[in-house]
Amino acid sequence: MSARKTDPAARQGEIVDATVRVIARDGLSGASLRTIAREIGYTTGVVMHYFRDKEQLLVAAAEAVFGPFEELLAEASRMDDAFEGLRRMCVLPLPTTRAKQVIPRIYAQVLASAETEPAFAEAFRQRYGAFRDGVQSLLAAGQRSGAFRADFEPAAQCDLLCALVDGLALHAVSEPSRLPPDRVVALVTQELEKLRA
Amino acid sequence: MSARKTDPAARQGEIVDATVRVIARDGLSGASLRTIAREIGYTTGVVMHYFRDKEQLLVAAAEAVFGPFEELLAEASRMDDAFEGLRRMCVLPLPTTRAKQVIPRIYAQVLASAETEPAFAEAFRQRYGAFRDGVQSLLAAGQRSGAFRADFEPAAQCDLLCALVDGLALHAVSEPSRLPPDRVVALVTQELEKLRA
Amino acid sequence: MSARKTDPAARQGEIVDATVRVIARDGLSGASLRTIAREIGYTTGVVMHYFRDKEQLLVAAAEAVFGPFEELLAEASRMDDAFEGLRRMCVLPLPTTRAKQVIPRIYAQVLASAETEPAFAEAFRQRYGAFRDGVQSLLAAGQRSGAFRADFEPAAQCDLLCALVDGLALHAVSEPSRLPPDRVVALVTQELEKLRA
Amino acid sequence: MSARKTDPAARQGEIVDATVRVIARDGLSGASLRTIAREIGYTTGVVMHYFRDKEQLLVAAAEAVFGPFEELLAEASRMDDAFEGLRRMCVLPLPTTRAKQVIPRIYAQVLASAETEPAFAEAFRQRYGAFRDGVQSLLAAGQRSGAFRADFEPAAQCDLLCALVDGLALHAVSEPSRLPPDRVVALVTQELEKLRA
DNA sequence: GATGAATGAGTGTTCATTCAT
DNA sequence: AATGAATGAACACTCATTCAT
Repeated sequence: MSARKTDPAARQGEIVDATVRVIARDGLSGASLRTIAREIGYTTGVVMHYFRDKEQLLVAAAEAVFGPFEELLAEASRMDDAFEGLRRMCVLPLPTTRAKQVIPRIYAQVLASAETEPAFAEAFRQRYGAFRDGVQSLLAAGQRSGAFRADFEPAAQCDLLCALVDGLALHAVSEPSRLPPDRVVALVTQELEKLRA
Repeated sequence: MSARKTDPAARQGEIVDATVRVIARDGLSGASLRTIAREIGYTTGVVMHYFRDKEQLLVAAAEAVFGPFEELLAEASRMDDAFEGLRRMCVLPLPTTRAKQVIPRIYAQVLASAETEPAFAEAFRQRYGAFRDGVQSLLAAGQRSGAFRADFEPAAQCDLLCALVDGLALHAVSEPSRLPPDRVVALVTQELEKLRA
Repeated sequence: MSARKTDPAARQGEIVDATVRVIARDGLSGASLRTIAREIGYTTGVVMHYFRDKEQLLVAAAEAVFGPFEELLAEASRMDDAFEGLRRMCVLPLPTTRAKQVIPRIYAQVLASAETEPAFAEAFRQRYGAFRDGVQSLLAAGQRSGAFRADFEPAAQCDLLCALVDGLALHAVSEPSRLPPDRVVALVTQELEKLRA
Repeated sequence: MSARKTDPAARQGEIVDATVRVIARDGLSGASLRTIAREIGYTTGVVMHYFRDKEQLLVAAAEAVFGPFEELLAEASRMDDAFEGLRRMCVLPLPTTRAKQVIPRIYAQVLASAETEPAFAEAFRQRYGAFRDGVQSLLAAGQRSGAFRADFEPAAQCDLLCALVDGLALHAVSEPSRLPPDRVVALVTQELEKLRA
């Protein structure tokens, strides 16, 4: 029906992408195998052919969401400007462009599904934990290099920062008119400035 | 057990309470009419008799969640200590005690499903909007009375505060071991202290 | 669609009967909830309304099959003629009439499904065990009353008898032309005669 | 592991063996093409390549089950001791050793599904018919040679014997604790002794 | 000849909802 | 007013089978 790609990894990626897209659009509860399959023009059998379980598929989707963060984290730790590196990561999950709306949306679903989809939530938590460690290291390194003020504790500040960014992302998704992209970025940047030395 | 309270409003409230309890316990996706009905010993027919739709029931539940916030807001505007009033409201959604876990849990569900359940989301947005206006007024009043510093804009600070608290509440629900009640309250209080004059 | 009976027990019985009929006709693997529901003109939801599980339904069906045996067993122990009582029970499972074909057919399914439908098989085994105990008592009582020869052990003879009758029933189902009702009854009766004093 | 044996007949036999093994282990309903294919490390496509249908595969499996019986029958007709030859054949389907459990188990499945799988049933009936003719000839020859008593009709006795052995085999599979190998063999032998001259 | 991707009908089960009583 | 029987669509998942490669 659609183009016959024979590379199984590509097809697998295609399904994961569709899953992420559907979760972002219809919520986790709306992400049935049928909906996901229809999204790429196949039947549910195809999805089950590439993923043993729905659980496995959701785990793959959770991991896929973190790809950009991990790239950016690696990039940031190589940068000289600790502040700019941190800023980019904080802006990433914000719904600044239509395409990026996926991240905060799926993120909200994951947070809320901790009880109901344990494997999904756990995969997400692990990746998020690793990412948060990276942010914390970034803060500590910035303090040592003199880029950030010394009067905050990296661990606490990291938690505050993550909570703030996630909260803003959620609100911006549910009330885009009150929190347009520019405003959200401005708010976050303003908070980050307070950390500057 | 069934034919006791014949007051329809009371019965309605009973159902809403059960709904809130079930959502907090099993998540929104686990809150089927059957589960809710069983929670109070009735059948699904009873629930449908008092609420046209499941949608209507969810809207009622969403509104019920805001009850404590609105009480606290009214109380806070009567208080002399603007800081303490604000602090109490910020702490409310946090999972501070075992009994209070209902509020942040259902809150997380509501936040996450705002996009996917339109009527639910609208009810939520309206109530939240009113609540946020109250917080903003509180901040402005605190600035005028000299309780808060004058170098922040109430509207922006209100958005930051709400986002921070919501983000922390979500994280605390999904990772209780990393964010135990004491720590969450300490983090929020520490941020609030920065606003003090 | 069909007549609206409001007695829930009657409806439950109706479903069990249909289940037994379908298993006899299509085998256990052909007895899907849909097929069973269609047999009585309802949807699968109805079946699930009266039986929590398919397992529960199968257990009920297994028990229903033993109804006639238990009646006959009670009757036989009240009879004077031990031989005739035993004969009737041995003939019951044989496919002598079109209507009675149900018993050996469902029986074969149960025997073969021991591994695959444990609850079904277990329910059947228990009932069969009780029934076999009755047959054994009948043999022992017949020996004491002088109706049967004294040179056989009741337990062993009971097992042989049950195996023989079940084996004949199975063969008669799969090869009706080789083993017409008359012949099967004659074979069994001839074996029983050997037990006579 | 895959491209070893290219001899099509060998591959076919390998698949049939796997099928018999799976049916014995998981029952006929558990014998999906996927399970069978996985048993020998292939995919379902391979199985379908060597057998037009699943039906064809089952027919081949049913026929394979009769292999040992036919060997034993040929051997028995060459033996001097008619009694011993008969006894060996009657014991074969009984679950006497752990390794031999395959035969009675698959045998039970075949018997039970005779009605529900037409082609399977037909293959089974034909082979069983030929086998039963052999047993009957054995009985008649034994009578002529004076090994067996002369006061039974070979045809009727053959049917009784087959039914008894099949019934015991089924019961032994479904209730191994009540009918351990020793006991089953003893029961059958005891019945056979009655035929001795 | 041999493979595994893809299909579509099927499984048991849950769901919100309707409706006669 | 209140019930629970009934519906039909949806769910995740399995199945035998087809077909392009």
